[in-house]
Amino acid sequence: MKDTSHVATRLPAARRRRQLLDVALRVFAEQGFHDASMNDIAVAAGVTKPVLYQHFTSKRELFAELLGDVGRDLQDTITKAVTAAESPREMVELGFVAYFSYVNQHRNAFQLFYGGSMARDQEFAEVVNQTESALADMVAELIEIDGVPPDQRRVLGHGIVGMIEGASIHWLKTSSEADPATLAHQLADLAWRGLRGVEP
Amino acid sequence: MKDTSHVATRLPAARRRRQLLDVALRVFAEQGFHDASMNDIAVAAGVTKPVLYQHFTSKRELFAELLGDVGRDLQDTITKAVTAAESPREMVELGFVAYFSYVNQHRNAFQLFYGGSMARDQEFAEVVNQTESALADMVAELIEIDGVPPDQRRVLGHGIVGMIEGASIHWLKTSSEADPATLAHQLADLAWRGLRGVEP
DNA sequence: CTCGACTGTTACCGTGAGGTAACCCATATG
DNA sequence: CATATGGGTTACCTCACGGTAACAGTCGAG
Repeated sequence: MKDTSHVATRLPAARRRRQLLDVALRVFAEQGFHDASMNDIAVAAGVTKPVLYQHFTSKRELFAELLGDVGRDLQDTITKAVTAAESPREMVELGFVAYFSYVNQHRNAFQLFYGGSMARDQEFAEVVNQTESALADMVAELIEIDGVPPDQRRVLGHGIVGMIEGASIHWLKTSSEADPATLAHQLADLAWRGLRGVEP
Repeated sequence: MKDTSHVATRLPAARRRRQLLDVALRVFAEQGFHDASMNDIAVAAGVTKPVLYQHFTSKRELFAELLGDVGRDLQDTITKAVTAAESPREMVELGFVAYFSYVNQHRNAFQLFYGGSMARDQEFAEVVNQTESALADMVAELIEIDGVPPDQRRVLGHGIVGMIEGASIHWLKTSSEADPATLAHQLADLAWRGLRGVEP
């Protein structure tokens, strides 16, 4: 009688570690960093607390690892999608589609990243910030109008990133029927038209 | 020797309550809901914990009151600014300017609202949500293209709201030299151009 | 069969937070 | 001067959480 997914049959360290990461991601995404206790995570994994501490030295370290993984994963996904494009307009389109697909397929990851309560936490904030800034910079470079100073470009870039985030959050909250591809296309169009008209 | 601002001279209940609200807003904004303790707030007000509990029945209630106040204040500010406009284009412009002015002048309030860790908290989330949705709906009505279903309008509206938030957050984080009015104007322009081109 | 290594559990500690009971003292009023 | 009102404090309770020490069961290698 083996249940490899939930029941506490003994697991080799590597598998256990991966399972704990998966479960922790889910629990953190559902309850947030503060409200999720290490016990919650352990129990959700069908295990007791010390097992968790055999694999991760502290709650913060566990959370930081998840946050870092998600950040890298998201950034990679977008970057890869964008570099496959052959025109600025296509970069926007593919980037947006990639973002929405990611959100759609990795909801827990997304919720951990943005629903998280790490705005006031220096260590966590930096991870999120780094990823967001990377995305914002990609957008900033798409502004083809001369004479726009870097600072402004960056603010606008963060604005566009915020736009995607805001739309994504709302779209997840209301299980809207609109499919991600259509939504991505529409928002990409909105962003593109907007960015082309920027004035110094 | 009277110091009406900080030192614990005795205050009548009404004034004390206002002072506590002000101090609590600042402390919550700086440290976040979870990391700020009731003791922190009391000490910051030059007072002890029980005084806080004479005016507010719980930490959550105190935070909820602040959150509600800020939400109403922000929403009122934007609404008033927008209703003074005489064209859709002007509504966008004035709305954006009002938003950035508000953020600029009430940074603590803004940080409480968006930096806060209330994404996973049902009670708090609803307050924020209500305000955000109201703003998003205002934007949604500006889309003058026929044939765009309400659901999509709302998602786009939330996208625009997210854009302002994202730009605001970044702008606060880096004490950018760009003044709020210019920024507002540019983002309003971006949004307007984008929204005019939306396709069903 | 034995032994060692590895996975897991029970039971506990310390600490800090939300929240409260009981008491104190300044002041205005008769 | 006595006293009631009400703003303020000290000292405490409870409880949940992060984290750990010590112990236990399983399983493969020699």
